[in-house]
Amino acid sequence: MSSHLAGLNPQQREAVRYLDGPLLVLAGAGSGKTRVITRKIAYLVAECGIEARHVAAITFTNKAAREMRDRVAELLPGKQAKGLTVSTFHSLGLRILRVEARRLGYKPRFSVLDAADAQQILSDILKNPDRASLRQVASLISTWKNALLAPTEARAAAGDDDEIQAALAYQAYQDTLRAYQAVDFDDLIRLPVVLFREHPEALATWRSRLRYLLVDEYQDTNGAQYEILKLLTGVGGRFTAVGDDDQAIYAWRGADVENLRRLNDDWPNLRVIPLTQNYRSSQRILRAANSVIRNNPRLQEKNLWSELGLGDPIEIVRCRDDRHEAETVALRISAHKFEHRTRHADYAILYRGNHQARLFEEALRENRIPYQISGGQSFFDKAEIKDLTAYLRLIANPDDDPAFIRAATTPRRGIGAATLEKLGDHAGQRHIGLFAAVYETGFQENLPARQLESLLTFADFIGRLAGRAEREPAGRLLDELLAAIQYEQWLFDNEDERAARAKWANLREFVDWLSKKGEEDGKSLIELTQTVALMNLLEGREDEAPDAVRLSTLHAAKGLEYPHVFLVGVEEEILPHRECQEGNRLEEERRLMYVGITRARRGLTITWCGRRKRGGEIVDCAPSRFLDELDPAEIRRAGETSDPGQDAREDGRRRLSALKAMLGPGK
DNA sequence: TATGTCCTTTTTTTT
DNA sequence: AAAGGACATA
Repeated sequence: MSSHLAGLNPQQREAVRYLDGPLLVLAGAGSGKTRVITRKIAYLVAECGIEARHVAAITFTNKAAREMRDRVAELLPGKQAKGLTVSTFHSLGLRILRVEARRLGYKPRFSVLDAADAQQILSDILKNPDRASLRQVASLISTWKNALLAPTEARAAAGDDDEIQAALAYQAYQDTLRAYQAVDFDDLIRLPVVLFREHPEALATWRSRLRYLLVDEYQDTNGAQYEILKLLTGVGGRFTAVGDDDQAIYAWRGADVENLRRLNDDWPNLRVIPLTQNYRSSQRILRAANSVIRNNPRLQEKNLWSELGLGDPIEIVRCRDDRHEAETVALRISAHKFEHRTRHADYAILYRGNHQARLFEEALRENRIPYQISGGQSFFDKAEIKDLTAYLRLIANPDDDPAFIRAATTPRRGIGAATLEKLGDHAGQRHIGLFAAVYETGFQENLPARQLESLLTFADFIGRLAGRAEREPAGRLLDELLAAIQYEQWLFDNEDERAARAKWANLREFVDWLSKKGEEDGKSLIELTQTVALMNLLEGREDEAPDAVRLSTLHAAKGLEYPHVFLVGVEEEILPHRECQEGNRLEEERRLMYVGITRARRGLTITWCGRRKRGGEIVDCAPSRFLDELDPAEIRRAGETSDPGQDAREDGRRRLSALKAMLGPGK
């Protein structure tokens, strides 16, 4: 038998081998769906004579893409995997757009705006909107984009007055992006669809390039992503989609589980293979997960089963408050690690919202437990990195007004709000970018000499860099750039020493990485800048702390697994979230709980607090309703006894073992 | 007019 | 507990 089929169960093997038509693999949590995808890639390339460059695997996050690439590399040694595409829909979209930009009236050096830039633009359009309506309009626009509605179509479809206003804002927003030669995240999906619909020859090119598609986490695709899949694979349906409707947790971002059903409508010959054996979790964990998800209305009851042992009891721990919760988890990890000789990396702390991470960070630091946060603020969202990339974006694309504003005012160099407003007015009248407007005589005549000088100094500086950016080594230019703007000094002048140091170190790391890349690949600063726009999405740097407790949001933990999971803050208002108390949204929260539980292999500890600090105020908390849904036979409760002494004694024992762990025989 | 400071508000999840 | 906005200062 082929080595690429070895060790797979019959369903998995069937899923790998099936190539006669479109295939949907309905894979329960932990049933080895990623394994099916990686093996199938290897099988296609090594056994079916399909070149790797004709195969594309789509993952949900860039991190997942990186992991999948690594796994495939192990299965396909040497150059066999060369040219294989493993990326998110967004990265694939970006790659397509860079090549095809001109057909859509964009220049190839268009900028990619992050969410903050996009929101700023929208905020300018709406003229001082309150937070709520800004959010609402932004989310409406996103919904429309994901449903592939153009601004005019959105306006036609708009019902009430709010929606009409939002549709008008959508139009203005899209015009602005066009003027900036910029696209937002949603455009990375939407524009390729527009391209393929309007330019059949472009579609033909990409169809012949990407001949087989594998889509992971299919339940979380949105309408536009589905359309890309449809366009690229055509009536032949050369694809394998893998998904689990119980793990759909991105409806708020336009994902639609309905896409699972739609597959059958669009390809009547769709083959469906369910994977029901779980290879990850103990039976207790599986039963607990099932007992929760059972409360959602589902098409059909899934019968996930496992041959792994019964496993440790699941613990529910009541904590006094959020501080106590963090401390409890830290101590338990210490004690458990000491007792069972595990590694730090065997533990994960999962929570609903990013802000919950802070207290756990503190507690882990205090207890000298190494940790690593995944998700949360990415490297490229850090202010210092965004500052530098603003310069790079501007150098590559002078129409990028948001980049102009950020670069021109960071560090401060005598260009203030009033100057920028005048510049903006003029640029608006003449329909040109801020950078170009600086050099218009009509503008210069009406500006005091001092402000004009500041602007000219800045624009000339950028212009000079841009002129050299295509030829000179990136490293030297970057060093020069940072020295010229005196960024390091500015950091230390404006931040306290600790923060400044950290930021400067981040920036150095970024610059060194860019310089090295420029040298190795012989890329110019301009070319690198295009990669940086991509890197904004490809968030990962390679170095992951090898042995550290993982901290992650539930969303970011999807697809991952850990021997021991701490599911924290499982309270009403948090999980389910305050805004998601009923209907579809509550069901999605339940799936989130389900995802959390099924991340665990052997150990699962769930914590909740009697009260916690919420934005400065202390509020009382109630345990999540999902805790009541857990099968009581599988759980053990702690901290809820009537004898308060028992907790203290238990706590004492834990502290003692934690202490031993620290003093214990080295690390 | 540019900038720094103080004081307000705010919390979902991510590409 | 951080970020953005109003206000005071240079």
